[in-house]
Amino acid sequence: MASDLLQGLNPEQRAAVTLPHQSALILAGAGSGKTRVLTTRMAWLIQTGQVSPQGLLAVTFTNKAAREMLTRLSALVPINTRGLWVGTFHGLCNRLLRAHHREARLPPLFQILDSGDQLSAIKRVMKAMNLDSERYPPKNVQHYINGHKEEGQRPSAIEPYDAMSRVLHDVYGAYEAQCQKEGVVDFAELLLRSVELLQTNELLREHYRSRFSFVLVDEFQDTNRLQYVWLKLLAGPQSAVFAVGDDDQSIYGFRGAEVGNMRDFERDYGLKEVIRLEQNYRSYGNILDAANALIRNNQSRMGKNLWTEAGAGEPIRIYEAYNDLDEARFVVEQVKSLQSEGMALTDVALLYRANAQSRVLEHALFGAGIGYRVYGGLRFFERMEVKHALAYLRLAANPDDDGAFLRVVNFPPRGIGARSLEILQSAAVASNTSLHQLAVALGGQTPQRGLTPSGKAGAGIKTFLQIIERLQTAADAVPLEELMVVMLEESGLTAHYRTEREGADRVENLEELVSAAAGFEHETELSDLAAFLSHASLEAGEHEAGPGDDALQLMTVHSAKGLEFKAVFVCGLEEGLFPHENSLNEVDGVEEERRLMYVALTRARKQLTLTRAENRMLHGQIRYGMRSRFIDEIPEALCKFLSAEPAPYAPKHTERYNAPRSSAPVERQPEMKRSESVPFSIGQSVSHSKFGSGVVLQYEGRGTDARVQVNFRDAGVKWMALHYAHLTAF
DNA sequence: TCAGAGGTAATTTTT
DNA sequence: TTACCTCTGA
Repeated sequence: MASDLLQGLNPEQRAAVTLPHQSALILAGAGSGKTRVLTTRMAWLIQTGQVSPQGLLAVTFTNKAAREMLTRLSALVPINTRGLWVGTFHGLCNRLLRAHHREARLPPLFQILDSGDQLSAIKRVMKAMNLDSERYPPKNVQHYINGHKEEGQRPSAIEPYDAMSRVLHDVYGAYEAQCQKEGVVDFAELLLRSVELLQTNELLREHYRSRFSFVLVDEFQDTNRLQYVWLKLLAGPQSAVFAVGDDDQSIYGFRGAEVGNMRDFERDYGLKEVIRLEQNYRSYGNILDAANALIRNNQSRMGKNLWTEAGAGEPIRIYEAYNDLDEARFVVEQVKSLQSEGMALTDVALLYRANAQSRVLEHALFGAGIGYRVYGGLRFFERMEVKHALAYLRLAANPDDDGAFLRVVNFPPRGIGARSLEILQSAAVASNTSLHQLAVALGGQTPQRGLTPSGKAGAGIKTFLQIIERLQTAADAVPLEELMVVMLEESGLTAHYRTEREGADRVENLEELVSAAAGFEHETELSDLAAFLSHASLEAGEHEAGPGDDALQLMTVHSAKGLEFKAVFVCGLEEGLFPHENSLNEVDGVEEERRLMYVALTRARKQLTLTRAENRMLHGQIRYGMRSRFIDEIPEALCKFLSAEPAPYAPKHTERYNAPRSSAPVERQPEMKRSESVPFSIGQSVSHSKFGSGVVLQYEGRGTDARVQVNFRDAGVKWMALHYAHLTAF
């Protein structure tokens, strides 16, 4: 019964799920049952016969979210989820381009470059153009290229305005040509190529538009310009777009996300109403009140207020540590006490702004024997040995992939030196062929160019070509799993790592690749190599797991988005760190940091603890930061300060800042230099008539030349001449 | 061809 | 401080 689906939904959720065939924006607050609404809506549409599964298109950002959607959907309605158009933007683009590779001017087995592959491809282009990578850092070039692709701009659409942009523009052009020649596409290209395909091919566009009568989008606030254009192309006038998002949780502006897409969507689709999901099923009241109060400080919002039927719960706990070591010590102590109360470590998370902060925390946890797991390391398909193995496979599928060719032509070593490769590369450029084509044409001889290349290199290349040939044959003849075994054997990768002193882990990962292939065949019922390679590029796998079982969760606030924990610690709440100092100079920077803080707070179900350190080791130097403004933005009535003695009468935060320290042992003393010419000490709180309050970081010079560096709460880090600046100590 | 030196930069990240 | 990259010398 379709009405069973609506059981237990609140009125807003129900309204969203049962909306008629019209476009709508659902503002879904943290913990408001967003995924439930999304999946129930799909099930509802199918069960009420408004759409067949084929007429649905649902897009997410991560594979994890897509998987979850499919699992939950198939639990609600008995349908075969295979073949459903539910996936990530990139995954769906890949599917589209595979189906129409000819129209998209791509080879049938085009390969997908991940960011690392893209960067090496860019380096290769720049080397061929003889560009100085000091003057033009490849990372910047990558940013330039991806930025323009996300704006939908090809090189032909860009007007260079100075020498620098001329160079960038030219590299972009050359990079595109190289990718096209090699039959590879990067992530942004998947989107852009799809958009162009749909723009130019009216027949195709109309086909999909009439097919997808219902389009659903998850995390709409994270879409970039190109993704929005893509959506508009696929969702025609006959389609209803159901966009779910939360502008207050937009934390990916730095990688191109446009919250503005939400307003544009309202306008472009002439939306009559916005449905707000504000009832929260995750946290206790105090936590929500804190989050609501914090986010009210942002100017640009669509507006939303979370509430709960649960009680107020515990107050927000705040600890002001003396330094980072003390902060870690405190956290460990608290985690232990939670543990003794019977809380499982998996239910506790330590969140921080920057990965570097994990080191001190890890050290303390290790010392205390508390198991933990850090998110954010290398993922399976990003490991070097796995990338090498994949390069062999890529060559079997598409031998013109020069990137893959160069990666493994001499790995394991076959005596092919840099010199031989340089000759080969320039000859390939001259004859406008791929390295593989050229090598085949030369029959294993290295081209003669001035110096005579050794016969060893020639023999090595011959061996290499034979390996590729055997893998090509195997790819057509044997199942995926067996192909892996053949590849590891033929390439000599396993043998190579076996001889290495520290190669045991790598051998293990290579063996894991065999099971990954087996699992892939089993789960997807796909046995073709191209599909597996796409999978490897589009889904790099889980983040590295630490010691398994019951482990404390350590991660950045960014990676915590979408997750929830019974107890959450947010560490490093200092000006300069959170909000990060770099954000102070960015447009919308502090507001995005505040949204990040909002995400952090709303991860907690029962207990929320905020910590800061008055000074911490950063870049090898002791840095002093003031208490984060975000702590001050939480109403004091909701807070309980654990560090200092609470003053008997309404204490000001500034007073508390200098309040007596906890008696915790202090392992590291800050330098407290004093000099007769500079009346300030490092770490001292000062105030400035224009910039407000801050902390002295360091000083130099004496007399009228004396300068001090101050970390201001609102203005960031500044150097100022003491002679002119009027600083007062307090 | 590889190991060690030296220089430099140092948010956040999915695909 | 540390991690990563490039360069150099054996």
